[in-house]
Amino acid sequence: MVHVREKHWADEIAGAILQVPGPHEISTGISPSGEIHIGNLREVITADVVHRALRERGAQAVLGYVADSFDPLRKVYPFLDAAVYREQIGRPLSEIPCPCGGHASYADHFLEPFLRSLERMRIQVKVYRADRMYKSGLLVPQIIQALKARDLIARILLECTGRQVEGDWSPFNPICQACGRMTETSVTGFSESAETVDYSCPCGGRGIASMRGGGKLTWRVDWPARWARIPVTVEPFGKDHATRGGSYDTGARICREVFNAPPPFPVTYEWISFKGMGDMSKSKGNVLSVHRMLEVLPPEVLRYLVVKTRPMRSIGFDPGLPLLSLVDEFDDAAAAGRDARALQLAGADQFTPVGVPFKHLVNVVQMADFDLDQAVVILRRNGYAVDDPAALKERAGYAIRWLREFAPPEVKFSVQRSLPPEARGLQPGQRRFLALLAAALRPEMTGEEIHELIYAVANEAGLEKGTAAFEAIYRAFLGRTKGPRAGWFLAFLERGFVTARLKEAAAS
RNA sequence: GAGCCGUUAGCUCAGUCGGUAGAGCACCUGACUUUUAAUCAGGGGGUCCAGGGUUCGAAUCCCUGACGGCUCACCA
Repeated sequence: MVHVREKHWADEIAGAILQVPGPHEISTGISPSGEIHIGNLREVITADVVHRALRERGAQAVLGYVADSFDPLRKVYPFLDAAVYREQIGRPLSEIPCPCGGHASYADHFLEPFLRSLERMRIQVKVYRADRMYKSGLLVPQIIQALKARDLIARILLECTGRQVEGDWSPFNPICQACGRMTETSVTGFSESAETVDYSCPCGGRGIASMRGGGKLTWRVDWPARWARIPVTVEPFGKDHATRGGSYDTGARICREVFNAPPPFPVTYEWISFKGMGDMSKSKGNVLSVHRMLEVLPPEVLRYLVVKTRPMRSIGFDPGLPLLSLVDEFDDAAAAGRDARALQLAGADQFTPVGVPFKHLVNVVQMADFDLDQAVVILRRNGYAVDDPAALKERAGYAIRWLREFAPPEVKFSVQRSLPPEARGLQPGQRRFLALLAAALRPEMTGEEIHELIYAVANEAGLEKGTAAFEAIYRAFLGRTKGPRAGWFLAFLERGFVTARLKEAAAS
């Protein structure tokens, strides 16, 4: 049964957005305070998919990505050198040193690999760097409006969140010129015409900060200021912002009442949780970076993971064995024409099918001892056409990296170069079986034929069950008792080597 | 305390405008003495969380409740 009119969530959202005339700007924003991870990716993919759906309907729409590079460093994260970064707390990410020394700033260190990942995922974004937005003076009008409306903003925060801000609170946080921090300063006055803010700092510093890069709006005001300035009409955000009294709630009121602009259409999404490790969190350090994920998963499959699930449902992600199923599910769905819209939005048309199940490829690369040319030879010898060797090698690369990074031990094996110790001391029946098998093997036999041969020979050797025969084979080649399907496994290996090893094990 | 999401086959989830309930995986059977997550064909499997309401008719709309997950300090 084929659903002719499949209604994907992206189309529903696009339909709702188009109630308001365009042009539209979909905005996403992530703070580059740490490794940008697969959870953050949900935001960008969600935005991208909505963007595509809007464009398909002929709407004028832009996809923007705001890197919050002007955010202050909140604390010394577990992955940072405390000696270096303790004194950087409170300073903007764009102004503090790169952890590896190879980038222009701390912010760039985390931003650059992420932007490269976006390219690989074919997500094209207009990048805004918050520090440049401020330094260029883009937000000066909003800063002035916010400073003037200080009391109104305080009342909105009180009404929405029940929290009374302190007496010296200001929506603008100037950077102290003496210590470089923006987290401790107090605003003592401002000049609209000079576009400056007067401040004092507990470090003893006092001075005048420019509204062009001399400080930043506090988060709850910064966000709506961007909405009004850019202007933003659609914004996806995590569920933490979606609670009543959360930053979307207050932001929407501030946007309307202070900046006189309509707030964007909200798209809330749930977390991606990392199976067995709980939620990913930058500050806890248990993250799976997008970059690392793209080493073990083709970009389309990563997109598919997000696209097939409605935004407000949580995604449990397991990079172990279930990852293989995810890849093959994607393949299957593509082959069977299932889930057509999700596949399309995932970019399946760009995906080169290789005709070999990923689970199987994981075995093949191990049989080939990680030699990709050999893997192609093996596959061809066993009835796989491999029309596109380059695509196959690329896919095999994912399998190899997955084996290295995430594979559970039971799926790993390696063909031993010399007779493993585990192959000694086999029962007489097993040795007889191996010898008979060596004699009966013919070069032209296929995996299936060898498989059947194993049963026939096991019988002949007096082994009652197949298990003992299989065990003998695995001990002789892998040094363990289990392994990939034996007939096909032996067929994959070089035939002369197989018979030699069988004889050797039979004789020992 | 406030709010959000969920509850449909063993598991993960679809289910359009309200019209007798679907897919994938798993399971069972066979092809075939078929280990190991092989392939193909076929098959079984449901109190749609509960109660009430609207309706000729409810998984679907409305109300109440239960259970589970989560969020509410600038963490997506």
